[in-house]
Order: sequence, then C-alpha cells, then structure tokens
Amino acid sequence: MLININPTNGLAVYDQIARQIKFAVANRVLRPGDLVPSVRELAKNLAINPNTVARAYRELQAEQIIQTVRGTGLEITVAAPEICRNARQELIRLRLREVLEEAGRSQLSRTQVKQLFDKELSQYDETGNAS
Amino acid sequence: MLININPTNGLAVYDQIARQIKFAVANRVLRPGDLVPSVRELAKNLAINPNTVARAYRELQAEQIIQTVRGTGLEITVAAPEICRNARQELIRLRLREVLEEAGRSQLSRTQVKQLFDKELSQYDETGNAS
Amino acid sequence: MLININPTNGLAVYDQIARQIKFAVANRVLRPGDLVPSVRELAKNLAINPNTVARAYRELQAEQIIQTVRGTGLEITVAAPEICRNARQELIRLRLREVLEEAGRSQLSRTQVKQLFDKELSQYDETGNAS
Amino acid sequence: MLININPTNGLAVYDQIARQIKFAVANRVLRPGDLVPSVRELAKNLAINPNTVARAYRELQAEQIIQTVRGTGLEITVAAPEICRNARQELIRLRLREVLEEAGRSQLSRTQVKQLFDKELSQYDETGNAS
DNA sequence: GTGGTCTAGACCACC
DNA sequence: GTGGTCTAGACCACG
Repeated sequence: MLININPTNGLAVYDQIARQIKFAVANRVLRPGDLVPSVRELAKNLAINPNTVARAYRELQAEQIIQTVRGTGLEITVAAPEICRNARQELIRLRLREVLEEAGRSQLSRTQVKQLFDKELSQYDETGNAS
Repeated sequence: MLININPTNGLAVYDQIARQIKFAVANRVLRPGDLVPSVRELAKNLAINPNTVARAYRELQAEQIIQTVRGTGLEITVAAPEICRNARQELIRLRLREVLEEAGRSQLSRTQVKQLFDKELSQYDETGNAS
Repeated sequence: MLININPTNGLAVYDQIARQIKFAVANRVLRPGDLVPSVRELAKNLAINPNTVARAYRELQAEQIIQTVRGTGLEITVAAPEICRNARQELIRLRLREVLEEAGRSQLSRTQVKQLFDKELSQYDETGNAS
Repeated sequence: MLININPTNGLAVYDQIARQIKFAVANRVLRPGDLVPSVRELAKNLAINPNTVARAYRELQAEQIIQTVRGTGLEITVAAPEICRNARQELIRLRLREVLEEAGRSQLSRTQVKQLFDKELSQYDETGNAS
C-alpha cells in the first residue's frame, strides 16, 4: 500500500490520501477486512501531521469505506468496493459532463469537441500515465 | 456586456469576472478597442468591492487581453481575440486529458471511456447549459 | 511638425508631446522664433484634451524652451537648441549609467555587459528605429 | 534574507519586494526549496500591510518563481534560478536597446554613443553602486 | 501557524 | 472622470 503526497499541487493533502485509498479499494489492492495503516504510522511515513491523516480517515468513515475495529484499527468495509467502483465511474462521468459544459460555453461545436476527444483518446494507454 | 457573479460556487469572484470577459472576447462580444466597464462602474453594478474588479482587470492585463488607455479606461487589445480563442481550446484539451488520465488511474478501458463520452456528448446541446 | 501620441504605452500624453518638441528642437526641425501649434489646434489634430496640450507647453515654458509672444502664440526661444542638445546627451548618459547600475546589481561582469552592448550596437542604424 | 524598501523612489512597494526576491534567487541567496518569509512576518518586518506582501508573492507565483506548499508557506521553485537568471540578462539587453533607440532618435552617431558607454563603463565597479 | 480572498476606504497621477 | 497603489481588518481552508 503505497501513498504519494504532493504538497504543491493545490490539492489538500488529506484529500490526496483519501482518494488514493479509494483507488486502492476500487482496484482490489485493498480488500474488505484489510486494515489501513494506523494514523501515527502513516503520518510518520509521509512526514506529515497526524491530524491530516486523521482527517482523511474521518472522511472515509463518513463514506462508509472504512470502519473502526475496537482495539485493532480501521478496516475496509464489505461495502467499500462497490461504493468505490461506482464512485469512480460517476466521477469520470461528472468530469466529462463538466468539460462538455465548458466546451459549450466556449461555443465549440460538437464536431470540434469530438475531434479533440478522439485525438486525446488515441494517446490513452489505460495506465493512468500521460503518454 | 453582461456579467453574472455567483458568490457561492467556489470560484473566486475576480476569476469569474476575468473568465467572462475572456469568453466575451473569444465570442466577439467584446472586440479590440472596446472599453471594458470602468472599475467603479462594474463594482457598483455587481455590488462588489472595486478592488475585486481591479484584481480581475490586473490579471487580464498580465495576459495582454486588455491595456490601459491613460485617463480613459481599459480597452481590449488587438491580440486579445487570438489569445482568448487559443486559450479556450487549449483549456478544453487539457481538461479532456486530465479526465482521461483519471480514467486510466481508475483502470477503465478505452471502450468504457468512449461509451461514457458518447453518452454525454449526445446530451450536448452546444449552449453551455446542461440539458 | 509631426507629433504622434500613443496613449497606451504608459507614458503620460503631455510628456510625449513635450519630448517630441524637444527632439524637434534638438534636430533643428524647430528653430528659434518658430511658433509651436496653438493649444487648440494641436489638441484638435491629436484628438486629445486641450488641457493636456497646455500642460505640455507649461512644462516647456518652465524649461525656457518656448516663450509666449503676446497676441501671437508660443515661439521657440533662442536658448532652446542648446538646452535641448545638452539635455539629450545628458539623458543618454544617465540612461547608460542606470543600465550599468542595474547590471551591477545583477552581478554581471564588465565583460558580459560589454558583450551585450557591442551586440546591440552592431544592430544600431543611427535612425532611431530598431533594426 | 534582507529586503529593503524605499517608499519614495516611485517604484511600487510590491514591485520592490518581487524584484529583490528575484535578485536573491538569481544570485543564489535563495535556492529551490527555500521558504520565503511568511506574508505576515515580512509585512511586520517591513512595517507594511500584509496585502502588499501578498501581492508581491502573487506576482512571483504567476512567474513560477515561488509555489505554495499547503499549510507551510511559499517555496522557491526548481525552475526559479533559470527563470531569474535569464530574465535579468534579457532585462539588461532590453534596456541597452532602448537607450540605443533613444540615442538614434537624438541622432547621436555610433561613435558618440560608444564614447559615452566606455566612459560610464570605466566607472563601473560591478557592485551595483554608482561610483 | 500558513496563504487566499474580499471589503472598505484612502491617496496619487492623469485626462 | 479614469486606473494604480496601499492600508486596515475580516473570514476561509489547511496543517
């Protein structure tokens, strides 16, 4: 379970942690019953404030992705995979819709948008890295 | 020249002003030589502080979209239309790329992404309003 | 006697007028006894406010470059050519000194500055137009 | 990291701050990763308003010379040294060209300009102080 | 503690 | 009237 933090990209650190855990769940790197790292341990590894880790976990708890196990720590819930997989597709859909609205405000035609999309998609290598 | 401000959408007010002026330039609502509303007038119309308008205009000046005409006001530069039209297409392209990278990190296949896109595009009415 | 005004270059309009008259005197385009255009005429030709022309002339009077001739207008003084020619050389010397001080603050060596100067001088065509 | 402000030299205070930081970067007094003084601290030291410092920093951010580190402060970017060093040489070159154009408009010969330059250069002590 | 944003009001030079 | 700058003080999210 590797988490990478970039404190200079404008995204809140707690949000970066939460997102990466959700991705790990969606991609079955983390499975129901697995324990996430303890607040103190993760904070130490990332050299950040424990409060920041705690906040990330608080948000994940609110979304029912992790739950406390008394005396043990925080574990991935049974519902987590479905929540995360649905969420990721909805996220992409929402982003696409936003871009299309932006394009509409810019008065780009449907054809122009499609051309831009196809050009970018042809460079899409399904790895998450820009090619 | 209509500008609408939504103080609760998370976007900074000065940014909303700057964006709408860029759109107006890209869409030929504002043309080179046209004067933008004076700082005080626009501030009064939008019921916001003149400093906020001034900041928006300062950013537009830094991007060479408007320039001061001594004692007269701020006018659209001759280079503005090209700058704004190039910028808007680059913005859309960048956003599409980001979404595709996000999709890659979520391990969606190229086919899945294309289906999502086509579904959203079919609802795209080229007006900038979600349908 | 041609005067060109650029209201968008940051220089005050009255200053542009005064400078161009001084150049005209230094270069013998205007000679002692010549009349400068009347405030109203020049303001009309340049499509600017007569106050702005009046201010330019006021400054030139303070520098003894023009003087009022009752009932006639404003004429170039006998002392004007010497004043303007001395001023132009001093101006250049002052500017060079400023650039050198700026270079010193940037810790450029004397050799580096000389190279930059020689390169620019080689493009210098003595016409006042960038080549 | 010493910054000196002269509120009476015509230069905007925010600009003086930005310039001095750029010089410090170009001269390796500030290096990538170093934090600039916090907005509030610098404002207190210089006895000026925090907004003025913030504006200076905002301009430096726009030029990619500093970047925010969430909750920590503003640090010098890795690209900053190159940006600042290129900028300072280009600035000197631009200034020299302006002076030469001015000289051309004054109909000074190439030889006269060179004499003026050599005379000033002989007094140039590479410290940034007029001798 | 940090930066980011906004408001309110002042003074300046210029037209 | 115009923009440009600065001060004073507030509120926010983040760590």
